Amino acid sequence: MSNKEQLQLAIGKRIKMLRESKKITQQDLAAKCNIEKSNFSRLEAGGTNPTLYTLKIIADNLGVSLCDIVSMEDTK
Amino acid sequence: MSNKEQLQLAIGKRIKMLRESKKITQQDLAAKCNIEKSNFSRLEAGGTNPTLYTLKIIADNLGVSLCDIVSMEDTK
DNA sequence: ACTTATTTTATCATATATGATAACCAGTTC
DNA sequence: GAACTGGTTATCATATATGATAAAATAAGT
Repeated sequence: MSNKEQLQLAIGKRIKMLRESKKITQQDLAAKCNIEKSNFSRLEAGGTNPTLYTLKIIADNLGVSLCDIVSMEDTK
Repeated sequence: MSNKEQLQLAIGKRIKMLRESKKITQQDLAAKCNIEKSNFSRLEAGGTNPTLYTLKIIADNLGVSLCDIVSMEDTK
């Protein structure tokens, strides 16, 4: 598994964790972020290498900072 | 100017600042990151919405964390 | 079991990030 | 002026992130 794939999995896991800690469903958050729900699923599953803007939107809707989002150590 | 454009400018500025603080040239860092130098110029100028993986590579080569990279308040 | 809610997966289209290349600009040095 | 360094811009090609849609699978509720 490549570094990129590992990063994708880690960020997906992180977002999932943060979302669940806020007790929001995937589709709720996807809707709020104006992100296609199937893509949200793919993202959380580690299937995408999201852009900074996408991460920013998600962070804002989760009420956390970008730094929080990319701090993935706790999810390893 | 849209939020996305503002974010792009901010991240470009942040990367430039970090790079300069390490006294590395744009093309040196671009080469280390295996990023096309013209794209690096575009990125620092706020012309791109970089992917997480791109940011990770840059952060690693700058010897900083992803969190450091996306912490853009100091550059505003 | 059935219904509803949530998530996943696949496929294709569109948008765009990045790669590749070339040309240009400005400053410095010889 | 020529060569070098550092950076910028434009153009086009390729790779891929995201959007849209549908179907399938799973989980939760009645």
